[in-house]
Amino acid sequence: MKSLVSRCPIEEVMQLLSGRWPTLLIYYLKQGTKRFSDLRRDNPTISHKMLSLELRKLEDAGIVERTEFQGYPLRVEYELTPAGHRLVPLIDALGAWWEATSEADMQANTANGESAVAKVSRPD
Amino acid sequence: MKSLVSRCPIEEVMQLLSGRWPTLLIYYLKQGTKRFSDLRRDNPTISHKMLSLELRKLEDAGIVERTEFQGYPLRVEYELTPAGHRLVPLIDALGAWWEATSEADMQANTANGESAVAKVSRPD
DNA sequence: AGTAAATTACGCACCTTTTTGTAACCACGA
DNA sequence: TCGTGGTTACAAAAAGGTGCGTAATTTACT
Repeated sequence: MKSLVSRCPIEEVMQLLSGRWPTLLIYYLKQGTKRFSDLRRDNPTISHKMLSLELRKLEDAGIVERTEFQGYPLRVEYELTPAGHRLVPLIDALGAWWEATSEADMQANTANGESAVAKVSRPD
Repeated sequence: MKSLVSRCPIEEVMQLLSGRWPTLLIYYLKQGTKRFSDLRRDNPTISHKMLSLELRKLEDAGIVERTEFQGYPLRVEYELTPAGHRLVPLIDALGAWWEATSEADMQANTANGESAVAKVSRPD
């Protein structure tokens, strides 16, 4: 996010979305405003360090907005920006593509013994 | 790629597409059939290890088809499967979203001194 | 003729770099 | 002392790079 001045936009989005967490967080945030601890509850396997790192990355990219409420047990809320909301359907489309592809594979593999996909497949 | 039996499809696509190479390789392969050495020339910074690893991953996912031609020097060709071709516009859409988002950010930042995006931005 | 080198698409072993996890700490006030 | 959101230092794990070996045939020297 620093020395790479400007490359192909696809490379840049993928750098943002790569990894387990970004899309997951977007998924939960599209449900509405969430606090740090909400997001940890939503996804118990993320460490708090990762969560704050990933949230900051999304914030820097302008797809998540962070709002800090002064007060005793400090409260911070996260929500998708308009740009973030515009990203959601694109991610969903990828998920749908994957589902369709997997199903097609299944069908092809159950339909006939030698699938059309594996022509010169390596020996293994 | 092994113990995770079945999760959210979005997590699975992202696992496939995460990293620098998968989308780049898809980008070059959408131009047509390519050989291993072609792809290395297209992208000189990938090591042969990474290239073969990534190609195998895409092959296993059913979005790239590998064809081996016997003979010496052994020749191998790679091309997108129909599923792979169906994925291309989705990736392009992500790139377009990123471009649009970046431009909007620029405009917002040049238009008025205090951008609408940075409300409670941390001190840095 | 005979040997050597180059070619292609890798696999493997070793090593470095990057990413991620763990744990401890900070501030504040109920 | 607990809970909040976060940072830092250190350790572990994962990702990635380098270089060598392999195949069978052609070409390149000697």
